[in-house]
Amino acid sequence: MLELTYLREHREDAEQRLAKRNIDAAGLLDTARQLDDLRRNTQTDLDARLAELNLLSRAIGDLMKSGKKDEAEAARAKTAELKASAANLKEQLDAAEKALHDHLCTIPNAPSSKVPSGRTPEENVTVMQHGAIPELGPSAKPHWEIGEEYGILHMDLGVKVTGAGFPVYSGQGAKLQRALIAFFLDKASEAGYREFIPPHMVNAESAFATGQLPDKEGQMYHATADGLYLIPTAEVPITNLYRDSIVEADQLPIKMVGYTPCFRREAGSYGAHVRGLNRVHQFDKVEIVRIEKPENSYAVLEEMVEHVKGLLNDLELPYRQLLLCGGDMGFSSAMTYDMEVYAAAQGRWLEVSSISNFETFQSNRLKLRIKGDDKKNRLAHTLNGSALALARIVAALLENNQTQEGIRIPKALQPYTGFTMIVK
RNA sequence: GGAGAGGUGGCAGAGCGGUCGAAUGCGGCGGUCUUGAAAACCGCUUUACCCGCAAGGGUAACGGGGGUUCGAAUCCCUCCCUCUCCGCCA
Repeated sequence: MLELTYLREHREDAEQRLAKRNIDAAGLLDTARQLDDLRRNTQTDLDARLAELNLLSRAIGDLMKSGKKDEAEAARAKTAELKASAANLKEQLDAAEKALHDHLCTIPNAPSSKVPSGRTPEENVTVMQHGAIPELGPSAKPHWEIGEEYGILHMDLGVKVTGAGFPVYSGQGAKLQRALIAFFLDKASEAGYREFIPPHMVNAESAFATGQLPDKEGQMYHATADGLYLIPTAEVPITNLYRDSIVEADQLPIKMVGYTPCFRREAGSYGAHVRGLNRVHQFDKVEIVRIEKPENSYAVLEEMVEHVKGLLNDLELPYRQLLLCGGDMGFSSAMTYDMEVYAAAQGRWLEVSSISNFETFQSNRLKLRIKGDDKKNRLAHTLNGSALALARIVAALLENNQTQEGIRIPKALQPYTGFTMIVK
């Protein structure tokens, strides 16, 4: 949620930035301004009324004590009207606050000045590309065929046990999965991230604070009996560890990492382009999360990208870095880089990481502030990124590394898998 | 799931209808003292919002929500959470 003070004091900037999302920025901001004015005026009135009431109450107390019963009664009679009017104003204030809040919830984050405008994924900017595209030859198979052939990935068993999009890994496939998770976690630890194992379900407050609610309600699995949501990413529980908190400036930066399975309904996406592991309802992901001072956050975003590049280099996968255009960015993000790996058999780029700076969009909902040396509180910047998302990494590894002898495991991963080759 | 106890400031812990945003202790910050440090002493030490250029003023918050009352941290209802005992259980 964008900050009201920002919208009021930097209206022009907000409008320009929001315009990159191809929305009616001016209209949204005008409405916000009007609703906020109403809220302020109502609160001013209400506060004045309550101040009067408080004064009267105190006077009544004093009169009672000094035994002036009649005067106390007279004063008491005067409160009725004030109370009614205050109650009325309170109702109006609540309504105004709700209207303002609901409206602010509909406004996406304002893209950073560095974000290119554009409507579609085609307008994303390729920042860099690295690694040779493998030449596989005509016998190359897509990962879902490889998985079946080697007996390590079973989409059909997932269908039986749960439903489409819930993969089952077995044997060396399962071990590869576990190796990747351990590898990613170790790399994050080396880079100074504190490891967390968070809950895999969250309450509505948490889902709201990181921006999944109300915007992406239908994307999450919802356990209605308990009002809980299966997490679509570890970002949600991990970032929410710092909900409603004020951190001392010298505690920063806060660097957290966590592995969790991720659950996404992906309603409405079916077809050939989502075959195999390309898009699934449950996948594993190691996520890095940062809480930072505003002046550092963009440097940190680049640092996080470098971390992810290091992982991809270690995995020997060809990859590219995209800077998302305004139209393709997530609702909560101010700037997002996507990292994609090339899956050579499919001949497609697969997104394996999304690294975003949310500026104060999340912290405003989280009520996550930094107490500075001047004792003033200000909202922190939050960032997160996949480091990395497993299913698609596995897809690319299987496809790119297929040989006559088996599936080659990258050197860096071998200490974790305990084998150098996946064989039949 | 059943029974009981309880949820107060960074922590501990008073308050149980009025001037209580809240005693006291600890912690933290500043000062006096000291060659320096400690101790001692003094002062300060929550958050959000509203009005105001500012100085300053106002409102709200004692788990959440609602109620009683001129007035609630204090009384009532309700929800949530924690603890103890019982049950169940990886």
